[in-house]
Amino acid sequence: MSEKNNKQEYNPAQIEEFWQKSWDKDGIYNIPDVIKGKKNRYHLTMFPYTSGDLHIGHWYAMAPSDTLARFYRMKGDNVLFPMGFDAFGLPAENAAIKGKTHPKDWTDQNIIRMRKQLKKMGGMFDWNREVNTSSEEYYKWTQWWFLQLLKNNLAYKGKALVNWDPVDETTLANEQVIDGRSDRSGALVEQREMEQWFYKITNYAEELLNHDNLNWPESVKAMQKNWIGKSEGAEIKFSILKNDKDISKEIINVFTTRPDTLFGVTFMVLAPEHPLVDQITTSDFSDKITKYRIDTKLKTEIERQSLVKEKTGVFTGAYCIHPLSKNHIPIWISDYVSPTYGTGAVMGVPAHDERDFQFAKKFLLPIIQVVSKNTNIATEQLTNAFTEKGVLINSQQYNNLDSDTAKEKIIDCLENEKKGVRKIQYRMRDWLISRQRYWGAPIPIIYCDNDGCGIVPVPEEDLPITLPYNVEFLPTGKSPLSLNEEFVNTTCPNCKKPAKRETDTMDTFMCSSWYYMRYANPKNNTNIISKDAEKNWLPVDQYTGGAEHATMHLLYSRFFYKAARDMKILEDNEPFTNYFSQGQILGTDGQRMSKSKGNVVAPDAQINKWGADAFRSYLMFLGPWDQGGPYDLSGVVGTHRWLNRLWQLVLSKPIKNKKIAKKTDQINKINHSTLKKVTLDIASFKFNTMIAALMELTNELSTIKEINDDDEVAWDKAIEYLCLMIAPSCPHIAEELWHLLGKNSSVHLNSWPIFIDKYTKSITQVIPIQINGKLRAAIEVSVGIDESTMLSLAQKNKKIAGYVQNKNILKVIYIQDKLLNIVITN
RNA sequence: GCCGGGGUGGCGGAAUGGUAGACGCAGUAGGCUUAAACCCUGCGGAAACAUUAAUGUUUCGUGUGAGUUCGAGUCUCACCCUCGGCACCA
Repeated sequence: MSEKNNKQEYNPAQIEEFWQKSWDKDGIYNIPDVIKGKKNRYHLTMFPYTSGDLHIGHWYAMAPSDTLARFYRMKGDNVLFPMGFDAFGLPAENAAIKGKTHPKDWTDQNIIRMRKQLKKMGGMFDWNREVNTSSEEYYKWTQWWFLQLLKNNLAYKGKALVNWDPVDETTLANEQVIDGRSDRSGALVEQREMEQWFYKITNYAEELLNHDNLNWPESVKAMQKNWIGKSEGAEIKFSILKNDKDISKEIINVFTTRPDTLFGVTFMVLAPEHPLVDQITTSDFSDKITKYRIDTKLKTEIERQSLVKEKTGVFTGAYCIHPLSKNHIPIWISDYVSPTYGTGAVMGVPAHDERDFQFAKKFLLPIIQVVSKNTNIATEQLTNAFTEKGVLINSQQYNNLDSDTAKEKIIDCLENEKKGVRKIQYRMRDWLISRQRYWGAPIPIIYCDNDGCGIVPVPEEDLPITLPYNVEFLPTGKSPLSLNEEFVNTTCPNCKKPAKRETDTMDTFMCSSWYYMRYANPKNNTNIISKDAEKNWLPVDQYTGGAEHATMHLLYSRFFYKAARDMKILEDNEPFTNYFSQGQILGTDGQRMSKSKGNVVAPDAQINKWGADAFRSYLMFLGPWDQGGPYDLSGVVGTHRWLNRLWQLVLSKPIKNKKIAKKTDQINKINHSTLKKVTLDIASFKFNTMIAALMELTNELSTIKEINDDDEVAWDKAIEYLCLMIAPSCPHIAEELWHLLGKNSSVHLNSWPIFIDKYTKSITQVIPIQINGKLRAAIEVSVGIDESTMLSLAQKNKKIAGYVQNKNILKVIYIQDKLLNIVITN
């Protein structure tokens, strides 16, 4: 390309296609597992879902991460930067139903199209390591993971209230429910009691809260902490009173974070779904209770969670006994108590909890204040719940203690009397992985009716359980696989008698919880990952991707890694030691891009118009990467013009003129100070200022029309460095110009230049002079002059002299090479 | 309500407590063109005063209000707006 090209014109379409093919042919991005003398470094950007089209968000996520990976490669590391496809999932199935194709065909076609689009980006992806989560060789290992988790008691089948998406006809994990709606279909989620497969991610709740040694954004760490939702308190037992006198065997357990308010309990509230409700409700109240429970069931999660609505509830007719005061406490049910958090029951402390306060007001239940702001016993009626900590009152021997002390003493007492225990409660629940849909990895389980068999895991050597192609995959609420006799009917591995397969498939987040491991040895048939592959590449040194995965993919992956460690599959604790989350690229109107808003920017059209290099650099230039922001259709012309100017600059040398003054110092200065800034900026993800600095260098060099003969060395160096410096961000034009300069090897196989700090310094500089902190003048002086010289030079300045005249100088502040501030009387 | 970002020209944004607005877009004046442009060059925070004029001088200016400092976009406190996450979570 470089020889044939017309040297006048920058034609991105031509050179980009040429070099992409050439790189492919030479395999310059195929990364060996080991290069002697080089450190391995694993860079990864979240792989795309196979929707069929690379959208601008993918480019926004991948262009900077590619730039970063290329930079570290030039810095001398052996950098792995793989790519693959997250290919299982509901959208494939829904699209196939709509378009009358098969999910597999739909997905495979999309992969072909997306791979092509990804190559147009000019990324240094190592395509030899591509993974496709819907391929048999991949999902064999997804199923293998299930078996390992099962073997180690981290997977279990359990009956529970689960989230049901009535549109997609499948269950959802809690993480997939946003504001009571399915994150995919948007349908209002229903609660159904079903028997499903779960992973015990809660076993790792405490460890997942620990982000020490993880270089992650604070916001993402905070989101995970919020999601896990740790609360410390106690679980307290309230015995149920039977026939007014006898104490029944049944006990109500409640969780509270405020045991110090225990003496303020005036009622008990159970969730309507609480299993004890039937047993304790007295006959007088059973009609009302039954009706309330039916009403609750009919409510959507959103109605139920609404904060504005008035509290509702019904008395059960039953009472329980306060564990310390022995008072009789009425038991109510109300939908403000969630059946799935804590024990599904709360102790009502209206004086110190806003919700309980509202409930007590509504049903005229007593309100007893037991915590006060100060030691004076409050006599005033509370108008609101007092939710702060304070000093105990009305609490027998605990009076006058502060909340924290009282909390400890009360729990001690409860523990002694076996009426309660210290308890840590987490908001996070176990991960529900069963899906009643077709396009996913089948759960490798066989159900056998014979004695002693029951739930039988598929033996590892029988994996993969392949997904049959000929299946009626219309959603029916049951897995489509259950309609396929050939799939369902099998023999029990234990007793060899006829048995049936599990027909649910696995949540696709399972596929993405371990894909980063597979890139290290994608074709390994005997292990999930070999010891060597693990040593070579894991954990990921730099992960990048959107923060919308904070409580799903990123949390699940951490769980997988820790589980793998405990199952002796891997050795480390964390999959991603450094993680950076980019912001979201918005439509030109500053709104989230969506077809309905008509503000979607198609990347393909932008590349055709401007070329991948200009498009990549504009995406990096438009603002700080972690902030995202609107895409400006007229802004991208800026980076295109820049590359055009740069092209001209590199190919047209200034005129040599012996008579003019030497410019070597000037050229070295702009060259090396840019190199310094670019080096530091890329390493700290400041891609926008990196591009700005490169533009400045281009502009400054362009103003030099003539050089002295002696300047040629410095000039050539500057041009060479310029090509090297743009190589990570604009790989195609860099390569083309590099060859046009007469170099033979790829620019991407060259080393990143090292800046020489002394070149970045100048001999003179302009120092601002302030009077009383206000800028009054700026004078050029030599670097490093002392205070008295600076002051006398300043006083010679006409303007400064005018200010200082007839005034007392109170103070002089001189920061060498920065500024001079003269403080005078007014 | 709780947690975490962010408020700077017409717009995107830059700025280790030290010349606010780098770099770019749009705008505008000019050049090259038959004509244009995704070509080249110049000028762009606001106001007041002075000067025939280019210009000069001063004042104001980084969401609001206080404070620390010789000096604050930057630090401290209070508040407002906005984006994202969590939420009848006991």
